[in-house]
Amino acid sequence: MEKSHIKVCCINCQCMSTAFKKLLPKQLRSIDNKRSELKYRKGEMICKDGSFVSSLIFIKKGLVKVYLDKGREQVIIGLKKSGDFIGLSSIYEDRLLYSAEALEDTDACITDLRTFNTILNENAAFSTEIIKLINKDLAKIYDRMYSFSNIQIRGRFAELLLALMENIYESNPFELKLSRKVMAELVSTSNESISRLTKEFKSKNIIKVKGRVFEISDIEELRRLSFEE
Amino acid sequence: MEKSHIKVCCINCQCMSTAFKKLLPKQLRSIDNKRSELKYRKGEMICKDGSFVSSLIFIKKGLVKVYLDKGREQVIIGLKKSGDFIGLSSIYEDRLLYSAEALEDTDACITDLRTFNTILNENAAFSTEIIKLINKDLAKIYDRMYSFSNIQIRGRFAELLLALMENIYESNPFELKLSRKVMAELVSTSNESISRLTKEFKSKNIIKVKGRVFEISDIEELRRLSFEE
DNA sequence: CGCGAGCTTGACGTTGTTCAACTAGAGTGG
DNA sequence: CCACTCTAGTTGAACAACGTCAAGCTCGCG
Repeated sequence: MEKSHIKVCCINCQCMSTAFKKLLPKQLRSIDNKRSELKYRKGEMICKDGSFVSSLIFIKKGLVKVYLDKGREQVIIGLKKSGDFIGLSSIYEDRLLYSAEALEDTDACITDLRTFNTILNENAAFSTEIIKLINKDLAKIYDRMYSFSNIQIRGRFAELLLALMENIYESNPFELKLSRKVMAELVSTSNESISRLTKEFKSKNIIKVKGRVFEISDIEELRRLSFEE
Repeated sequence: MEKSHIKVCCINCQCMSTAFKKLLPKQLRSIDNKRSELKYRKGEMICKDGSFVSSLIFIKKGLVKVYLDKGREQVIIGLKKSGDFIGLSSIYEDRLLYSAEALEDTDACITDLRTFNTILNENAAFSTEIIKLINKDLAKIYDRMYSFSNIQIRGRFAELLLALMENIYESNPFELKLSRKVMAELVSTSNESISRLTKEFKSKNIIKVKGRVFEISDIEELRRLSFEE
């Protein structure tokens, strides 16, 4: 699994996190000094649940699945994409809470956690942004919790399709790069159920599917379904 | 719903959060100045999902259920007790993410959020502790997520009994002050299932139940069950 | 004594999983 | 270019786990 190292200085980084924009040039430089850039291939593991943490991962490009991995079936916590951090929940812990795996080819920045924490301690505006990001993760997981507990699979699948369109691919006919298995994990069900629901939604003219290209024809119906039950 | 106001100065508070111990006397005083102490009766609502946030709640004594409340059935996020904060996930948001209700008579400190945030900005050590607390919430909800997705109800019920013994009541024969309904919500099931499982566990000599007093006789078996499936 | 809320129990239905068989398509090697 | 294999996806049937409904019970309280 070769990982190429092509560094661009943080100062000129196109995809800088809003949090990093709060840093002084000096601070940004010290982050830059203790940083490496890695490329992950689709399917490659980025970090492993329970392993020791010494760095924080920032995604420049790509799509990553973040999941709990405790021996049994994986439970997906969420997807992360360009602009997101992986590992914020463990910045003061010694162990990582989850695993991450690239669902598409992914470019990431690995920053030294010690340096990161030092700067967190020096720069309150930065710290505020980091807290906001962590809280965003909390809000997302609460939403997920809610829909796992209260919404049946038909609704969760509808929700997933909307999220793929609106948040992940950000276009309407979109090319699905996830396997049925990953879709199933995302809504905590079996691949078979995903198949059946896809078929059902096609037959009801809610979606059109050609190969890996999905088109959502009836957004309103999907939205209705995603709230129901 | 009368709430009595009996203030003790923060400096002398017995149940001060570890985070507050990082404050300078001056900072603690300004928290103290903008603070009120309230008592909630069992069953009383403490705050409401979606309402505007202007304060942060700290629990001095009691037991509180924190839950998502979006019209449909409630989804419990977790229980909070002495030493816990409610509302940390919304310190930079305008709306609260969840509701809270007292499960037992509860004493709480309500601190002004503006003051809290000002101090958060001034005191990095404090900010670190707050991030740790938020991350603890994240870790808990991930655990919950995992068990909701991977563990069946028998296992989740076993887990609940262990948690009640170890974390909530911290004693072995313990007097259960939660209704079946709340227990059911805690593991996302129906009251009927709780009844049936209680009966089953009694008949298998895993627990003894006398009225509201539960005694766990076979901890190992419970632990085994809580991992299984 | 009687009322009512919370709890229990049984019968039944629904949802969604599991298993197994089958299909389609992509990649490989002759 | 064609067989061959392998994986991902689809489909159907059987089944298990739970929820729902309805009826009955219990116990505290007026």
